[in-house]
Amino acid sequence: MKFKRTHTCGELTKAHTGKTVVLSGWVENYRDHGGVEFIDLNDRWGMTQIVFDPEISRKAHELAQHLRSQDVISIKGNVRPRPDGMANPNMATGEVEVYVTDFELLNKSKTPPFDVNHAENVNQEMRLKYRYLELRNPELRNNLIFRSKVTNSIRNFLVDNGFIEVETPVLTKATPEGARDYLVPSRVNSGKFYALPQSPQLFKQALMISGFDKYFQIAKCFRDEDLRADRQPEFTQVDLEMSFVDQEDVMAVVEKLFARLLKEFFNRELKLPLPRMTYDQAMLEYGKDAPDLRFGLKIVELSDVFNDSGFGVFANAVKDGGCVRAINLKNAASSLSRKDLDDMTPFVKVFRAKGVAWIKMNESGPQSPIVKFFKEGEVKALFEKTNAETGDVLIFVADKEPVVCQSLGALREFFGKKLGLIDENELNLSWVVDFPMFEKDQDGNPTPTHHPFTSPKPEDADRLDTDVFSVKSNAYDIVINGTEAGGGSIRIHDNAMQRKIFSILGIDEEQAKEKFGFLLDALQYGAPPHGGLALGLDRLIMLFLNTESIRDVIAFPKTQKATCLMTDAPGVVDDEQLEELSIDIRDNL
RNA sequence: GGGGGUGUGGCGAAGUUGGUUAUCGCGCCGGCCUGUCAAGCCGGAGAUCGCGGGUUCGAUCCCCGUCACUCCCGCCA
Repeated sequence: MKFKRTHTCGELTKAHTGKTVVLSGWVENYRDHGGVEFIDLNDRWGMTQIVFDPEISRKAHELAQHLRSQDVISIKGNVRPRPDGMANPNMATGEVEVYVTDFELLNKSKTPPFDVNHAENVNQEMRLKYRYLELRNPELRNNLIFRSKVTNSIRNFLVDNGFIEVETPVLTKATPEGARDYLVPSRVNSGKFYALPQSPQLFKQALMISGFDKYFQIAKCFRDEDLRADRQPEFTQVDLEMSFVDQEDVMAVVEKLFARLLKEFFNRELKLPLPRMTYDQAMLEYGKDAPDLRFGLKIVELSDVFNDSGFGVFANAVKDGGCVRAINLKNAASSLSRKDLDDMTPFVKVFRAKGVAWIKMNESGPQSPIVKFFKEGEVKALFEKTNAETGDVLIFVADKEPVVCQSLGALREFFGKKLGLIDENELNLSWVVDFPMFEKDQDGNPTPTHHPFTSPKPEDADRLDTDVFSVKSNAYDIVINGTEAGGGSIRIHDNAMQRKIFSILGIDEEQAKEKFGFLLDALQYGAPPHGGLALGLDRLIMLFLNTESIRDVIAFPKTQKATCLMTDAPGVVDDEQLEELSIDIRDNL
């Protein structure tokens, strides 16, 4: 290197006028006017326009003709204010430019496979294969810088509040509950496998029993499940746990953390305490356990109106143990066409709903394919309960309760967007509390809503023997803009209760001992009352930055099939390696 | 495991109700150009239309299969 960098590409202003500087970076774009050539020089700090003028340096100007996108160069030159009217208000450094006296080509680049600065429409295959190039894109780069700042702020907050950061193992043991594990074969224990952690849950409970009192970790977690736009196979949790606390204490700390983040990064005051809603209310009024409270369109329960309806579809749904619920799309009659309404049916088909009924409240009276079946009293009660007025559109789903919740929940969010009811700049935080301890799995057996270490509400505990599905837990989720940003619970710290929960889950003594033996043991050696919470850091950054994909906040994300196109992972391994691990591959194609 | 979308020069797109030179923009190469900022003008190169099979006189287009990317359902304690 001929020159040592003196400044970055993001910092020069008029105040630097007259200074001789050295900048290093990548050629982002060149504009060659024959007599004079402009180049946008890019580094992680920003972009600066540099000027090659033959009157300044004939040689540099001549050599610069060959510079192309993504060449790495180092330039020496003088900072000058741009001529009148030539400033670029869109650039942080737009008031100045650097007249190059000398430069060095540090590394010529091949023609890049795509335009680094405008890659947002390029196929993911390209972007992920050449991720190191795409990361030169300022927007993507700034996402990662923002993520770094948020992570740092979280860490500082927790340390300032007496939390201790402890690392827990990545090579750990497979658990029968929960997501599929990523397995790692053990060479020295042939035939045995480690699992990568789905979360540090049991380790942090162990740390509480050890007396660490307040623990946190920015932890990588791994779940071998199918991916979504907001789900990667490896992701990061801000994991924390506290001893001698109840639900209020944990929630208070997390609220304070968010107040700080919103102040620091958005200059917004978060009003505390955050609003709370029970799980039951969330499901009833919003159709999901993570309600988007940025807009209304609440779901209205109408089963009692229609339990003896003249409209057979509604009456039968209620008779079969399901329900009829509706949303009043206020003042939407004029903006929703017949096609919009008909399109709702395929929209809810994915949730196995049979269809969506609707009533358009026109000036001339209700327009609907179904209203003619209703008895007189039903219409009146319906309009009253939904507060239906001229100009509104009522939409109905009648089915089993989970189907109704999912369908109306999704329709609610769809129309919230379509009708422009959502302020995209809002960050709406709230808690959902009082989750049920158990949900029914496919066979109707209890499965934990949160996880099997969550404690029941003390006042409900006696129903564990008689009516498990009515028992509520000390679990809480923090919800931002309709997305679960994190969740936690007060854990079981009593051996007998933990064994009881295992038994309800169909885990017998022997299995419990094999899978969770150390926990059951540890609970007998002075386990303090404890609880905590984990935040999904990737999702949190997504919400803060309002990005559409989790890939936009991760440096090297995986594809939907969990492959890394840059490294080509996962890959085949040598027979020798497999031999060492005592592994034979079946159906090796 | 299931459903939807996409795949055409390096990148982004158009197109062909099946017809023989596959179009446009960017980029690339060459030339011109002293104030651009995704510069402009002129010229040029570059494509077995994802892959395999079928139907047909003829397939980029129709059919079947397959692969990749993507969105969703299931799944994600």
